[in-house]
Amino acid sequence: MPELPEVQTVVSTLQNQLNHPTIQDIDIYWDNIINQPIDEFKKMLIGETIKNYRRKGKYILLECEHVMLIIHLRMEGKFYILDSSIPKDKHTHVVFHLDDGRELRYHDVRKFGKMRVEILRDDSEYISLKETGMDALDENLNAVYLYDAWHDKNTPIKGCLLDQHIICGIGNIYADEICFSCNLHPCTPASHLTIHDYENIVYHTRRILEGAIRSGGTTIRSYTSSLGVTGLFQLKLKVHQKANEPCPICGNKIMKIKVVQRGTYLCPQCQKIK
DNA sequence: ATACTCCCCTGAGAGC
DNA sequence: TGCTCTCAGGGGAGTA
Repeated sequence: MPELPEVQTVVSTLQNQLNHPTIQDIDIYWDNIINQPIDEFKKMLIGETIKNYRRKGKYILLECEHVMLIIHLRMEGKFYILDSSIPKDKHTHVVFHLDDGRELRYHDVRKFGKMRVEILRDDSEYISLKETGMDALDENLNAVYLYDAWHDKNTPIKGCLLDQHIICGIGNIYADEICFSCNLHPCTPASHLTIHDYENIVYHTRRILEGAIRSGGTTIRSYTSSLGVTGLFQLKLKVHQKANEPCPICGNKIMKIKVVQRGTYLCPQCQKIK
């Protein structure tokens, strides 16, 4: 499941492999992937040249001359760049025909991904990004910002980390890793945290996400990044998906529970509820 | 405002 | 072998 580091890996890969292609035509095989009328999507995008590649949170932003193509991979979305002679498989739902003869293919087994094209404008004005807070790697992210947003909330801290409205880019895997590194039980109400805890969250969020980007992201379950590239950060995960294995700090068994409806891994010894 | 539940989807894995 | 059932999950929508 792509989170911020995996999305960054995809963006970097697309940038390196595609350069600045013009989109000549688009085939859509599953309409629900497109988050607007199909005709509008095609009309706005065909003929545009991709100028710049970046992301905000888990959203991919492909900046063209007049429009921005905004994509969310959700659970299993991925891109492939292939020659048009290679047969399309059954999970390919959108094909962008490029002027260099290659195709950018959007592949998504679960069909949860979404994409939308919007007129180029300030990031804060895109409908697709309306609900997103500060990027988790934004240099302006600090403990005071999180404290202001969360200190009066009784929501479990893991729920806060997953909520994209205040800080965006963190998903289920990294939320577990961040809680572990901060010695916080994922169920701890945000209101019980000290400013020191919030400083820890900022520090470890940055450390873990940047480390994951350096490893090319995490490959877990069915998620692999585009072009068959496989991330290696799963080798560095401390608790996520490690139920019944020993905690790397204290040796006690890691347990799996459910927090805000999400499978959650923690060390009950190292992460006590406050 | 906050907290649920459901929905979108498919494949993997368990149980029989 | 093959069937049915359950589960996984990001985020939006709808409801209490």
